[in-house]
Amino acid sequence: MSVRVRFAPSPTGYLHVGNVRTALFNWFFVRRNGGSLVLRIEDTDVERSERHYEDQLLEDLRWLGINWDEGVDVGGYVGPYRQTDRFPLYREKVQQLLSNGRAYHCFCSREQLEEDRKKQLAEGRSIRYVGRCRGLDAKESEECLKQGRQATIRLRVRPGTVAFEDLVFGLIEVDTDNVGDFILLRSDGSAQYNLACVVDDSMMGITHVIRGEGHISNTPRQILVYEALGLPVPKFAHLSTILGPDGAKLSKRHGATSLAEIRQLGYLPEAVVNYLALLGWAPPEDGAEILSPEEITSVFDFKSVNVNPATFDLKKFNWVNRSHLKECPLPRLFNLAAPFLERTGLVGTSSSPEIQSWIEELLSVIVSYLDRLEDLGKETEFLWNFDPESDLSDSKALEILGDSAAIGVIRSFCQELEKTGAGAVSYQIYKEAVLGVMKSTGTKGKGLFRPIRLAITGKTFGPELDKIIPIIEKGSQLTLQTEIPGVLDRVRSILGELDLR
RNA sequence: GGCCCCAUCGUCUAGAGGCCUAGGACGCCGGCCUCUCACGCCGGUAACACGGGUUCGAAUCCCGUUGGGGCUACCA
Repeated sequence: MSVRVRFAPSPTGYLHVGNVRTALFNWFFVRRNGGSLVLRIEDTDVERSERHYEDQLLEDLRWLGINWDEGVDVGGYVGPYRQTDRFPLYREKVQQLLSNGRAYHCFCSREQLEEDRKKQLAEGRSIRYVGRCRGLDAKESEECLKQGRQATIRLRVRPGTVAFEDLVFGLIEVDTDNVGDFILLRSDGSAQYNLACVVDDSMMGITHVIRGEGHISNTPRQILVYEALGLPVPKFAHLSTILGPDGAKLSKRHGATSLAEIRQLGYLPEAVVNYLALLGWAPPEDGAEILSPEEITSVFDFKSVNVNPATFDLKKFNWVNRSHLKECPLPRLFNLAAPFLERTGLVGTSSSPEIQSWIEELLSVIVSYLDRLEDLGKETEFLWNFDPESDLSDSKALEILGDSAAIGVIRSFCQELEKTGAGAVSYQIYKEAVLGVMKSTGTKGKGLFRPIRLAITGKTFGPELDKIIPIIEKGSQLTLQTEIPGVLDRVRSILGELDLR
């Protein structure tokens, strides 16, 4: 029998790191073993479910590169794939349970149930339905129903134990004494999660249920429903919870935890896939940790999935992202970087081929400085934010200017450049100018290069000057959204500002 | 309260009774490179939660304690 798995999110919010990992592990497993991935929308919580969350969810999954074979948008032969469209199916199954005596109507009020719970808690016993309506015979139920009394339908839980072999957690066994007759159908006729889940998984032919650890305790309940319905029980694999740095379950207050936010910050999809895979799964035999989705898929196995809750570590996530950024081909990097460069005002929404190749050159120089694309702002600041007045007020800049020779170096550098005829500053001209400054001022090393860097970029940090100069010069000749001054103009403005002081 | 699950460096993990003087990765610290901040390279720091067993031998098996998490809902 071929493998069938499903990812079944609720459209009650944005796709979260925890859900993403669940989706990913389903995807790894099914692509490794062959078979189909079904995307089902669990929107039975009508109050909290919203359509735009569903749209965003699909969009996020596609961005990650997860592809599914059947689902709410692509269809399939075991649909519908949205639970609110499946209510008749659930009622049908409950009818079956009712008629074979495995389920019964319950007329207990919420108040009564609440009281039962309080009492059980006080007596230190398991909190579970007391079974008040369990003994009602068909006639009595009929009678109550006729009176128009609100009723839920509960599963008649059998005595004994329920056991299953979890692919990750191993053998789990529970005494049904601790379960109690739980609700299958609510009084408004809608299906409770455990019922809907079982009916869907079984009708959709799911062979492996891969989901979050939180569902471990639900699994015995669901197995009981499979049994009552006479359906085969699938295999289960539960994934540990992802925690925030404070040890609490990862949530919004830990920062960017939704995929939407992560995208905004400029993480690559393959980096998200890679890092999340490393949370709870280890590559075989101490292998490399930077892996492409394909590489992960080709070796993925639940045997190497860990049971411990994993803490999301931003530093390592950044390292993974940086590693993938460095491998990213320039044309693709250009496309990814474009929106982030737009934010700086340097370039507009569309770029000419000249501008594109200029940006690609820029990217090739600064890519290894980036943890994420958002850092492009700071790393390209020397281009779009050249402002002698404020640049020279920076404390590090003042420190450099504190050296008595610094201003002389800048002045001399300017003169050397002007000697060449005030044209474009090529790498060659720059080199010769530096040599000239060395000779005339007798400075070298720090005392030489730090003032020059300051004069050209206005900044005290940045990539190697050799690499930056051609970029600045080329950029000054392009029609950018924010025009940038060439090297000589920059040096002159810095000098002008210095003279004012 | 009851039930279930979990417990190795700060973090992710390797580890299925002797290969463990506990390995790798990120981080951190130090060095090298260097005009700077980074990148890169090299080196270092750092863990079996605790207490009992079992065994010739335990990170590994069993029990308990402690600490986390989950379920116990007419949420999913």
